[in-house]
Amino acid sequence: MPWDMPRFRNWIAVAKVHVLVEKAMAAGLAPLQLKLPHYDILANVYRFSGLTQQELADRMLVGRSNLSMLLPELERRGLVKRVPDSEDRRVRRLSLTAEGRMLTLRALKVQVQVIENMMAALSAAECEALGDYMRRVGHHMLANPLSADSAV
Amino acid sequence: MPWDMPRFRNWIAVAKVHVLVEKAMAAGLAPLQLKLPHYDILANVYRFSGLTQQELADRMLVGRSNLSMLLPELERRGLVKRVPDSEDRRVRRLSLTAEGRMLTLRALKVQVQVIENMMAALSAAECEALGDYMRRVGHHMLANPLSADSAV
DNA sequence: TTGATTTTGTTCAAGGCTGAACAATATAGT
DNA sequence: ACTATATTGTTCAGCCTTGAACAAAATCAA
Repeated sequence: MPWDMPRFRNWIAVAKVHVLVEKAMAAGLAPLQLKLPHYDILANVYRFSGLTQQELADRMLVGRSNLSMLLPELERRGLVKRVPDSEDRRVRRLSLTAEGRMLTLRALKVQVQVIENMMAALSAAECEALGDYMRRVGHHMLANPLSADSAV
Repeated sequence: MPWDMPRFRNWIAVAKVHVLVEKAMAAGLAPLQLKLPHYDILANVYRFSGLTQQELADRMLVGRSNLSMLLPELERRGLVKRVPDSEDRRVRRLSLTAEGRMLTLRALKVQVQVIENMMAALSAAECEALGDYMRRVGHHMLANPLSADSAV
């Protein structure tokens, strides 16, 4: 059976850690009145100020309709600004307000803490190897998507 | 900034791969008229036939209310059976129908394919190391949850 | 210049997920 | 035997995510 196969089990281990990290993040962000998707937006906009909604959706690997639902809430809370582009009237460019930046820094501390707690189980070399493997896997998957007719 | 820190970036790489795998899985399961959560249920019930809804929720790391929403749909499709326990009248035990088992085997092939495609970027030793790291990290996180007052 | 195509963001409906509240049932303690 | 507490599964409201459809705007091709 698949779950007897090493590769399968190794991936299940990865998936389980991912769930644990998301739960830890959710718990850590709750005092800041932030949900994970909101934080994801804030962190990306902090880091790439001025990006468009489509660019943000690409980075977060979500649909742009999702952002059309989430962004107005962050805007209403005074954390994000959406400004029409000077050249392309379809486009809105995103940036954080001063309050948004402050909140993002606090939330980043939460994320760093969760990640540090997690990685405490690994040596520096192991952690680095993990990152190497995952980056390589990510590139491989983007370069070699499974075709739709090859599954079943 | 956090994204300049190796550990942070290494985790981001893991998170990104997780998203890519979920998207590949979703695409691969679509022809079977299955969503990821449904497949997750089927695979777990296939493997641990007779488990309770609470046990399934624990394994899947989701709330039992979620399963109360999802299971009736799988039952309605004739894939899952929910049988009252012989001793504890609160409990329902889950098993797959013959059709449910067949569909699960087909879906497992999809998952194996996605995982094989993914792991093709790694040597066998690297893949094994990845699993070791993640299992260790998982145990560490379960043993050392962040306290609620330590984040902010 | 014009028409076709693509891109961007919004709206919509559907569905998955959470956590609280609840009822029924089991277990624990006195 | 009785009361208190815990457990199991369901319902509910709220919210995140998807994909389709749409309008406005930009780009492309002839």
